[in-house]
Amino acid sequence: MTNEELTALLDERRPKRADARRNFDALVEAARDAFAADGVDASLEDIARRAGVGIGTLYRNFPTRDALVEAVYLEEVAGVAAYAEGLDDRQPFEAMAAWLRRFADYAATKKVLLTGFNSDSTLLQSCRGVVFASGEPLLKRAQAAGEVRPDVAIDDAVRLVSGVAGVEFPEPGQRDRVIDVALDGLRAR
Amino acid sequence: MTNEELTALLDERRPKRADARRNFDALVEAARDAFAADGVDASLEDIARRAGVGIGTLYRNFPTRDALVEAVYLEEVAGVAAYAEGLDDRQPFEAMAAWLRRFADYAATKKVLLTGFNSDSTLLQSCRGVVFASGEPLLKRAQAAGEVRPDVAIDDAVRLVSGVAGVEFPEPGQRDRVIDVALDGLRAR
DNA sequence: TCACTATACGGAGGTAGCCTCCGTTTAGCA
DNA sequence: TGCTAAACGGAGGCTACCTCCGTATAGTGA
Repeated sequence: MTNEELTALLDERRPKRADARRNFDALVEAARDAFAADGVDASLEDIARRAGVGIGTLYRNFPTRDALVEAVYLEEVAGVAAYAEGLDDRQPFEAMAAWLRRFADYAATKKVLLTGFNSDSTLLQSCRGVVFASGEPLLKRAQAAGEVRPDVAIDDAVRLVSGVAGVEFPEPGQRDRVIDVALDGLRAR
Repeated sequence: MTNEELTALLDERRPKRADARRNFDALVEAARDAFAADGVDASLEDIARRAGVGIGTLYRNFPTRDALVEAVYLEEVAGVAAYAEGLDDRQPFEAMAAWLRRFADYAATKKVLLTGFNSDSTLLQSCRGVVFASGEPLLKRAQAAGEVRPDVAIDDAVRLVSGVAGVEFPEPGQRDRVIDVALDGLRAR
């Protein structure tokens, strides 16, 4: 599934009627802010309040918390996938490492990206597919060049990095250092 | 601070009166089970019910959720620290890796160990100190043997592994593989 | 322009968890 | 055995989750 197909999937869910559509969009925006500020456990009633709609409207559009997470997640995924383009001029290992670092930066703030990795939701599985599909060519290229060990899959690499991204560090420099150590583990010997 | 001093610290907190002491112990035990089963967000009212005491008693002994987490955490830390002993007969890198793997296994089930890494609580900071102090000799030995890169600290190594431990994997074999990749990143070139 | 109806709105209300407060109970001591 | 400091525990106020349904309105067709 491509990036475009994914955003089309979100579009499908947007209601037809103008007022409903306005509320839908306001909810997604409020949710994005709230998730970024308070994590995925942010209060849904608060999100509804910030969006200026009743709690009933939130639940009609997004029957579960996950449904709302999905909608926000979609936008973030698009950013990560897009970044994979235009890294071809770098050295194979560096291109892959740059993409993974970018993913980690993203994930460290937008924790939504991390929670999405273990959901049963078919939409989130598709998102994961898009993320993997965008990073896989970079991994394969680095493996073909003999710079990355041949026994890791893109799934391994992403989870490795996302794990470190999920840890809180006293100072940001340490996170970068530890991520570099992790990336070094991917190198071929 | 040593392991013994740490458990002494918990002992200090146990009430003097026999009935109070029984309740205290029952609460810690119930909390350990609940945290293992439901994560650190387990319901406190449920823990009180399982321990057979009123919610008021729980809050008198443990004014905050963190206070209860601390008490459970203490026991787990003792296990991890103890495991560092008796690894001296292995090769330097393998000894360190074994300890870190053990830590990861532990952390993957007892998620309490992970949440404790970023707490302001002085008790938890001491716990962290004990964990680090128990693993540090293993790291230093491996570095002295030239098997581990000299620019990582024990804090880096533990956080690296704990990050991966915190990720959920579809099948456990993948976690082990990814942890091995991470450990490989620690190797000297 | 108006009237009709499918669609959407939003909050009341039931459940559950958090935490505090305080009237009641009891362990340990003299 | 009687006294009291210490401990008990649940009622109650708060907030969040989620459902249900009476009310409002966007869009359409005459």
